[in-house]
Amino acid sequence: MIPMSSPAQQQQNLFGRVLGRVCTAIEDLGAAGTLPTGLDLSQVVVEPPRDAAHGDMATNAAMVLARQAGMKPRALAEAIVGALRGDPLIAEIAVAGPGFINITLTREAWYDELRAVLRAGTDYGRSDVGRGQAINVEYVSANPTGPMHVGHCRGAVFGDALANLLAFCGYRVTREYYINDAGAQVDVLARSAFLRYREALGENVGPIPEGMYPGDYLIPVGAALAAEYGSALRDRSEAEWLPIVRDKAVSMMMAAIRDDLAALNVRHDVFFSERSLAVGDPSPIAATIRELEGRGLVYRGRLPPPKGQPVEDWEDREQLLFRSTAYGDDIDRPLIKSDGSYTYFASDIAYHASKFARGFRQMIDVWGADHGGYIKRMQAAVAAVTQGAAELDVKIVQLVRLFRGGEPVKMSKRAGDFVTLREVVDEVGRDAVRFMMLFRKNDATLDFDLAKVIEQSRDNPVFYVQYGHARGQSVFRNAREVVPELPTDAAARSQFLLNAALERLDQPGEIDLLKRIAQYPRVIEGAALAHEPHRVAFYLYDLASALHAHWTQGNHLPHLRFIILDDPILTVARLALIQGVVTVLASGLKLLGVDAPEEMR
RNA sequence: GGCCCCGUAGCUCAGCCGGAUAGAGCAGCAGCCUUCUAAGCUGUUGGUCGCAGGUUCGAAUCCUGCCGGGGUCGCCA
Repeated sequence: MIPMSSPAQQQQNLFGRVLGRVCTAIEDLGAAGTLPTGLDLSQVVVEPPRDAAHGDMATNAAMVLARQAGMKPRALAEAIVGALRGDPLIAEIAVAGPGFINITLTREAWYDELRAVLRAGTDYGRSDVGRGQAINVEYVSANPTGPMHVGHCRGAVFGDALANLLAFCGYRVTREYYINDAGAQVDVLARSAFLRYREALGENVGPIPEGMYPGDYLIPVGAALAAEYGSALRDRSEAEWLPIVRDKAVSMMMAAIRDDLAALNVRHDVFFSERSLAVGDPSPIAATIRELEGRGLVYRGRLPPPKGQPVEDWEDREQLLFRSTAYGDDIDRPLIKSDGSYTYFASDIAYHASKFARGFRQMIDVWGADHGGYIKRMQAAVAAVTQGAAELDVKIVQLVRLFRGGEPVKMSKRAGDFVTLREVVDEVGRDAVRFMMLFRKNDATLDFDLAKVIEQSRDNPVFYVQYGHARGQSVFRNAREVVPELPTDAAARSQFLLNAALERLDQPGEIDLLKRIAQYPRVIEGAALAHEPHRVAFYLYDLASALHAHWTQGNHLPHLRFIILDDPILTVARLALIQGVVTVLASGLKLLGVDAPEEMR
């Protein structure tokens, strides 16, 4: 029902435009009787060939349509080529191999694309594939039992960049944080904070007992409670003080977490409380379970004992189960613990039901690798609770291993002694953390070296990409000697450069840069659809490499430099190219949440 | 034992929901560069895409089974 790509989008994207031409040609051949009409074109793609010698673009149209059309691939390819020959975008077109159609575009097509960049500015690459669909991205969701540690930051950065990317591609994105403020852990937090409270009242409580949170970060919570309640809480029963202390501790921890996230430039639109799902009559959890029960998806039954490591206090008992096996899970899953309270899973079903009720048909959860075993049941739950109307994609971010100069940074298991997110950001900076977290596929483990990411070398991709942007900016500063009227403001400058004599761009390095720039919209759209922001980071690294390579050519070949003292026309054309590179670098870095500096002295 | 992820050049990793002779960086080798911002550039060596089957015009990519590494396995979140 939803078309593969809209006409508007095809106009934005050079590859989409060529795909449009190919499809039109095939339809024309159908109308002329050469081919059957009504062919399914959904498998036809136009993409850059692996080998640049094959041209700028290649399409598989003849191969995927051969069977439908009842023709041999090469014969079909010849027919399509005949229909496309003479297209003003196309300089050369030929059949190759088993039936590929290789296309070389005219120079003018690439110049036009550069003009599109200059016109669009940092909107270049924006897409409407999302069509305004609401999508919920849930990320971080760290327990509010202490400050964020370094393990949290990969998910935080990944989720944030993915949300940026989706928004850039026309989705209506909600960034969400699920606060685990229910369950035993926050009760332990409350008891730990209560000790600090008594301490604040002058009591000697001795060492923090085993099983409590010993971290110093709870001292201010105790002090705040003492300031607010005096000694009033001390002599009350735990049942009375615990909710008060718990709420205070959670809210103070969440404030700290928000601060930590702000240091990383990560923000959320919605902070959703798990506890809120258990209040009311019926509570959202109870209502959700009842609804599933009515559909035969919740029942009382027994589970086989877990395999592998024997569970010591295992007892065979009848319990309330969700029939997740009906949706592809391996085993049905319990909803109520032995103490009568809901399992985390029960809350999570209600939580995702809430997302659906709030209008989200697409949901993305970003989880740490240790939650991988939870994916099937959650997807089963979403399928059940939305009757298959919503889709949940769970993105797993793998472990980050911290190094400093090649040596592992030791992290003691002893509670309270961990590397916090804030420490890392303070040491190497937000940009380095963010870029490196994205310079690897999310499901691969990542080695993060605190020494390397502040190095100023090609080994450090953060520096390399940012320096590419700064280098471009430096050309504009220096170019005023030759082009005094060059505007300083980026938008005005782009406008000015639209009149450049782009046909003067004819050096191989320049053409290469033009073509790389034109890839950007494709990369963005692919990354958004695949939920893979790392593709943007890799693309930016490649683009920056191409710029640096071309730049260095100018060292010994002065005619390749961007600024040519006695040729302002050529200089302006090259400035337009630089503007294209800089614009795309800035746009991509912004999506990743990394600064694009004007200079890096 | 069940399930999930990973396995691609000596090292670190890409490979775009099946495409052409599998790529990049580092390291190695051979040169170049003293500049529009110095922290670089060019060329080159190097791979049985873990193994074995299957699906088809075509597989690193999809399916099955093994091998190796990591994670996880009612009541924790």
